[in-house]
Amino acid sequence: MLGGTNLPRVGGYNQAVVLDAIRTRGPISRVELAALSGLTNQTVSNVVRKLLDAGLVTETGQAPSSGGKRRTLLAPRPDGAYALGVHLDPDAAVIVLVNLAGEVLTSRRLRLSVPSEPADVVDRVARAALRLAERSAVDPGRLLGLGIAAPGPIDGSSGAVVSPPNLPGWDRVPLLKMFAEATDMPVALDNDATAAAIGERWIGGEARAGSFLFIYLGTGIGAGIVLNNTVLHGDSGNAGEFGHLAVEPGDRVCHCGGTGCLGPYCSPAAIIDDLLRLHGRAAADRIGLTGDPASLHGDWKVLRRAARTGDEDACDVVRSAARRIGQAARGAVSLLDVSRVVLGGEGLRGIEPIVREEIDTAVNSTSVARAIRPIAIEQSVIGDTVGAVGAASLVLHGNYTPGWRMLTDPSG
Amino acid sequence: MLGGTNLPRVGGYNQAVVLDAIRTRGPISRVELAALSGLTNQTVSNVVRKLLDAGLVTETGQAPSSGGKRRTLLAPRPDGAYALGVHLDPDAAVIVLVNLAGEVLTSRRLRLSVPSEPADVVDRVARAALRLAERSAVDPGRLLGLGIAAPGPIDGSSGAVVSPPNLPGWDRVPLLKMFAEATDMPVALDNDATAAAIGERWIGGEARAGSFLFIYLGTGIGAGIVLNNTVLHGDSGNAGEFGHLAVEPGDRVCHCGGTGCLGPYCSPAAIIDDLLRLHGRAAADRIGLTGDPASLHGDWKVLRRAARTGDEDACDVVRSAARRIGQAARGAVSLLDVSRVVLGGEGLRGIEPIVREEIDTAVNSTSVARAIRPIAIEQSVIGDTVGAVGAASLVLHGNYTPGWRMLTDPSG
DNA sequence: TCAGCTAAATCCAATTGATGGATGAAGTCA
DNA sequence: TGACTTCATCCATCAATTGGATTTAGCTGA
Repeated sequence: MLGGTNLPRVGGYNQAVVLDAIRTRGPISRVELAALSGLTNQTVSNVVRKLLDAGLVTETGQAPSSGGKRRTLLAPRPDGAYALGVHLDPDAAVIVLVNLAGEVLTSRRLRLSVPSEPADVVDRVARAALRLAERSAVDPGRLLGLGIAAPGPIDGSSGAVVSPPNLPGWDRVPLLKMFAEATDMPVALDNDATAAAIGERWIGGEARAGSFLFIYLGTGIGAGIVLNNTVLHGDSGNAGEFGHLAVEPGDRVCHCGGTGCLGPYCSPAAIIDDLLRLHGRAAADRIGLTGDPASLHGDWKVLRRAARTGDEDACDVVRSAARRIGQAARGAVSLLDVSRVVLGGEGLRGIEPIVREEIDTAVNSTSVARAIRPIAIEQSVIGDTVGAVGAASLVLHGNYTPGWRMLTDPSG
Repeated sequence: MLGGTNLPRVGGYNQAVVLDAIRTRGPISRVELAALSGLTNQTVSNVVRKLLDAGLVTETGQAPSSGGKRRTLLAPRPDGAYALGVHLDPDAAVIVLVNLAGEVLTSRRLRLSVPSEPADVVDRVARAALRLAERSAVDPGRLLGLGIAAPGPIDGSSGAVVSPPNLPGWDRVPLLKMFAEATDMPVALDNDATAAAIGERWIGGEARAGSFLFIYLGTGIGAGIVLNNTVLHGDSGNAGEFGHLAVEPGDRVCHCGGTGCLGPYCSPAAIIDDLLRLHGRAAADRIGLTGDPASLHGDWKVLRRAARTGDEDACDVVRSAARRIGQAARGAVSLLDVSRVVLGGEGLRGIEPIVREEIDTAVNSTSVARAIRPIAIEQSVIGDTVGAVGAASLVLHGNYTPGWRMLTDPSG
């Protein structure tokens, strides 16, 4: 049920609106903020004073006069707030410390052994994160919390990961609670693709305002959906399951049991398999693939590099996977009517041009929306660390975004 | 850019929240409203008084005591507000007059000749609508406006229909403006599927609270998306394009140019064609199909009736179309993470069981969400007139729903 | 150089709507 | 009949926005 509102909440909301506008529209004056938000000059003045007092924005110089008193420009203060972000992946955890401007201050990569024990992983990661914050000497009072981006399905209500296909043995692990206890900080948890989308929205400024579909290529494929500046979480907290969109069916059975799913055609393992099947052992040897499932991560890296340097066979298998991704993207775009698709994730490194091109072709040559305006296909503005930065953004976003309540441990 | 808020708006918002709660939760007491909305008893009391004064709700009896004073129950007052709704279709326009409770007071069906002249159609429909309102003797001051549900793409910013595939010659017709001038009332315009979804949300009460996907079978196929009690319009006002989701590809080229689209496999014309192709002229004769494209509407009706009465060939072609719809629905459901799919539209009459069954199979046997909870597949609570009632709901919804601005003619 | 003008930002009184605590109203139960 | 509950409202207070007046700061032209 939709909740009612009261005055303090209105105040907080308007503060969030103004801060968001200052963050995304760069240095901006009070009058412009008033015009943008529809609030009175007076109100903007009041709100800005509070933000100044809170240390979240600063006055940075003045704009040239337009006939009268010059406007004083306001900009976000990077050291106004900080957040820690963790991206959990089967073989490594990436931890970052991010400031209000979205800049990564320090980062650390923790190799994880597969399979790994949840309690052990949480313990190691939490300690590493706390150490990172300590050494960076940020004001502890301005460290807002820890965000976690986890692969696979999440139970939104309990804050647990639900048997992610890539983390064997992690069934119903209450990550939210575990990290809250280990760090004694507010903790936010989300699906990696959704976290990445929030990160783009938070860091991307005007280029990521409004609505977009974020396609995330990590160990699997997923999507984050931002509609009208708000992330879609879905009834069970799992919106954006991209791997189960229907595409041209083949013989492969998805782990969900279906045969028409996108998922089994564009995972690293599947693409490597394609190469071996279609182009033979010789091609694999030339490229340098071991073909050993245990060294999947390395093989995938090698294959991507081969594709980037133009190896025909590598390009071929990547392209046919990308074509299917394009089909799915076309459907998603026309269903959601977004005019922007953003690509990201470390699994994309090296093959962006191919994937971008295929999605562009699929989306812009046939979609109905094309008649109205072309759909932009762009790369993440954050880059390789979207997952971790996105996780940190969960916290910042949760604290400073209008109309958004953080998915956090009630006890914390 | 996200707008700021002010006190009058808060007041309006809370009034809308409370009215919405009274509408959806049937007869309900003030205390329950307070608990539901998170507002104070005091505030609810104030808000309710305003709603009573405005004539939008009434006190209807009292609940049995639970140990103290009995709660007085509040219910929406059907005669509190009215709206006209028009569903434009290639061969007919359905006009309804709806009250605040969502009851259809009067309705009228206007046969349209194909092809038809936009100006002429608007003129006839507008006059019929006005006459309907006049004869029903509703208080003109409580008639809030006219809603239009039009097939095919809409240009949200200009309020025009953009070359709907089923209305030849209707390219960029500014329906919003034309109807506003013809009726001198506030006018709202939306895609038929989206309008139908809003209608379900408005009429359906608790059964349609939260999020759902509405699959609309009219002359074509479309979907309306409701997420967290809010309709998704999309960047260009065309969210829910369901016909361009990818499914098992065949040889048919969609009017968008693609080959993997759902659309060309589940239109009435396509299904009739299937029957002729797969089961021959003999089957068509047995069922009673003319096969003449000019009598498409009639043929489609006949075919549906045959399917309902169990004709094997008819069931076969309907089922294979339904199977594809199921594939698309599965993708949409996992992407949006909704836990309810609603079916409606007059093109569904007679074949609901088959379509329902196929979607159920596709969605609930393979979706990931299934692991968490089954997805409900239900029929429209409104029935055949969803289109028109939905159109009327556009107006009611626009006036009385929290956080929603009506897509209306700025001049009106 | 100074008065006149313009635009930005702030001060002040008024208004609106929610809140918490106290009070009245209506019933139940022993 | 009296004690207790629950519902609903009254009253003073508080928080936030608004509109108009005022101050601050820079531009312009005689």
